[in-house]
Amino acid sequence: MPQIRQLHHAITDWFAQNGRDLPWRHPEASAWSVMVSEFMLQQTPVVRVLPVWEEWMQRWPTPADLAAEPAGEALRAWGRLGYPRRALRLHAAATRIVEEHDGAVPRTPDELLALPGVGTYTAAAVACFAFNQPEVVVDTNIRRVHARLFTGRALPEPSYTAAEARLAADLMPDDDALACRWNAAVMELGALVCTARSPKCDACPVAASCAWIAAGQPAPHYTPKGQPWAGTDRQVRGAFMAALRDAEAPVPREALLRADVVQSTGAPEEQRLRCLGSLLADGLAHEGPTGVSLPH
DNA sequence: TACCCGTGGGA
DNA sequence: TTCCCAAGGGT
Repeated sequence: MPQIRQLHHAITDWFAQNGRDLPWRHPEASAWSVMVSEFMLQQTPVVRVLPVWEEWMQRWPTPADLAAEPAGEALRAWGRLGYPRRALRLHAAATRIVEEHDGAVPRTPDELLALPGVGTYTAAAVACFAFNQPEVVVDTNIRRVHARLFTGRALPEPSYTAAEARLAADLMPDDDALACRWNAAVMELGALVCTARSPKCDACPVAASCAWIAAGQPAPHYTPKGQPWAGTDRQVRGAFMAALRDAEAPVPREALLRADVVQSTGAPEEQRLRCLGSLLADGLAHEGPTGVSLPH
């Protein structure tokens, strides 16, 4: 294995040449805009996030701007990014930032962690990418790069281990100025080159020291499937949310249960009732005297 | 810990 | 077509 410093240089140099020009990476990007991007990027590809992020930044350039509107507006503007509870939590986080931090995104990981929708990854990412603090950032891309480069496996295990956290911490550059660039660079390498499927090892700056390549690129071992998609509550809930986003006024319950997008799932009445109930319980929908709508 | 939570695109 | 996967978080 080469010296760690050689890896730092090889990967950050590659990043300087090949990193994408994403708007939330610009020097003038606000901490809030970075935080919004991190919420949107949770389990969602960059290309789908870009147009929605641009719209949000235009409409809600500060936490106070978002907090001043009903949560339903955040849900509607979330569009089809998926996992709409992220929009609900982002709105709640904005409200908390206004109430408890004078409208400014907090800069310590502990304060960030206390916000709804912010977990270990997002807290470290905002501290690092918005405030240039040398936090250890570990996402799915970084885990995969580490697995291949050092462990020789095609993919990391489903659960994040203490050994992985220790490795990520050990790999952090001592130089604080380099630390955040290192995090971003490894993440970008995983996103563009060291991808889950069809990795572009020919374009990899550290292929020569990759344990996975040295081992002959053994295939990943897939764990048995989770639940199928068709017929799941997630599909039915998504259909309800699509109907509510498109509605300009509260939809009578009976009409919503028979909405075209909902019917198209083929879900039986019992499941439709259960899913609508869960959306109401989650605060993703609101039921008033004239029907169901996005929350106020 | 294991499971749940949306959506769309690529192989 | 089917299946995997994408800058995770909450319970």
